Amino acid sequence: MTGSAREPRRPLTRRRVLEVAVDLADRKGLEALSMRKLGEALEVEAMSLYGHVANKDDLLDGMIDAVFTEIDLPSADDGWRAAMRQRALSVRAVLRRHRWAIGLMESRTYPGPATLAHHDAVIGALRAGGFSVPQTAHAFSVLDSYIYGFALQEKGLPFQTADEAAEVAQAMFAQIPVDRYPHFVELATQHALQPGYDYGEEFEFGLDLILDGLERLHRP
Amino acid sequence: MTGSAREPRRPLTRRRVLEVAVDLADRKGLEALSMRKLGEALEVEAMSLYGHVANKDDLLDGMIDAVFTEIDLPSADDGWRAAMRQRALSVRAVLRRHRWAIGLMESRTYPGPATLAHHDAVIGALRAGGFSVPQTAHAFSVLDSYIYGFALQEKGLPFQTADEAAEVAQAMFAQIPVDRYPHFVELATQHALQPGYDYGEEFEFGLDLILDGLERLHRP
DNA sequence: AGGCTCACCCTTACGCCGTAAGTCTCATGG
DNA sequence: CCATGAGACTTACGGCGTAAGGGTGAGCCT
Repeated sequence: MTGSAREPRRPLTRRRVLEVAVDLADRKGLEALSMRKLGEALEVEAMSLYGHVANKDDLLDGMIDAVFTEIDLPSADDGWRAAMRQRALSVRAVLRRHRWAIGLMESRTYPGPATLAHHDAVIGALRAGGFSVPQTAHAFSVLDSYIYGFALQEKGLPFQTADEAAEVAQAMFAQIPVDRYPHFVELATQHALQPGYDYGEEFEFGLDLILDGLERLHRP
Repeated sequence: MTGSAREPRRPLTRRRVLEVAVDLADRKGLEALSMRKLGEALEVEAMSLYGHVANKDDLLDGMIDAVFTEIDLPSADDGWRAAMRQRALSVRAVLRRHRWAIGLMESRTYPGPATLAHHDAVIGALRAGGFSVPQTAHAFSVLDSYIYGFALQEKGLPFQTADEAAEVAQAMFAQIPVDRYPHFVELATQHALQPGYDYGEEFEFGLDLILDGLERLHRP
């Protein structure tokens, strides 16, 4: 009964556990990621996972660091501005692929190696671009706040496509006293709900506004 | 045994449930807020709460809206820039009081009345300041992304005071290969860990940078 | 006064969760 | 050939959100 011709079952490793966990979160959402479900996905009992992660928090920390691995490291070769722009777009692309990640960064506080390497490369590109240490701190703070904040906003939207947006808006307008929020309604109907509008495109506007500001700070 | 001279026990209302829930989350953290614990704090069984909130998600939605109630609504009387600056500071102050809230905005998608009123006032102040509808959308997006992103960053810090920061830094440097992250270490030791440094002060730098950018967009 | 209704609150129970503690299995090396 | 040890499995505990149903007392109608 035991040693029959089962498929040999690849051995569990921390790496494989993290990979499957990320995939599961991508497909089913973070709230569907329990130790038992993850075990099931790996064809293993939940408790076996504890040989490779200390506990669920450790699992989540590992997942975040795995996500950071996917972000392109900025290089200062084409100047700080190009480097910052490219890495901002890369962060955003990655956070779009892994929508659950932004919600986790809130609570996971101790950075893993990929996270540290990322931060180091960003700071390095700014320093190489001629930013002083305090200026670098400023720049790093605005940029990261903006990038993560935008991802947070985008995640909060109850829709992804324009069609969904229209549906949701209709449902909302049906429920709320429309004339109490005239400006909100104006913005929604005259702009956000127009065909072709995509909130995602706001990202680059804000990004360039901030980069312009940093440019002025840097070379006034 | 039943009808003895108990203190009369104020009746449960949705309002009171939300108040106590917010207070509990403030004091013990969001993960300590369960229906049972909340019931205990209200001297009531958990199931009794369901007369006043539909389920836990509804409770969380209500808590978020309660938080928005505390934010000062911007008025356009002193110009859009002053209005945006003051409301940004107010949002930040409120999110500092209720650190759990920022982590919730990620997933709560349907805005309550206070949230809508807030958004409406912000949009109204920008429109009154002369921003076109698309410009208003841009401005709203950058500002909110930045404000919430900054709060997220701040929440992610594993320390609050400078002393704690030094402790945490020491613990971290002891664990990681310091020479692999030279720029990160430089920024930390030469700047962030200096006495008197407070990450919170970075907020206004970024805020003013963005407001400057919006001013240029608006009156080029 | 007696009985009805209805609003609240309570009790019980179910299936899920993270994980502590202990057990089984089997490839390996002496 | 057996001892060892790693790695997976089993069992169990307390806590979670909440479905279903039971009590109880205030207010109203006859």
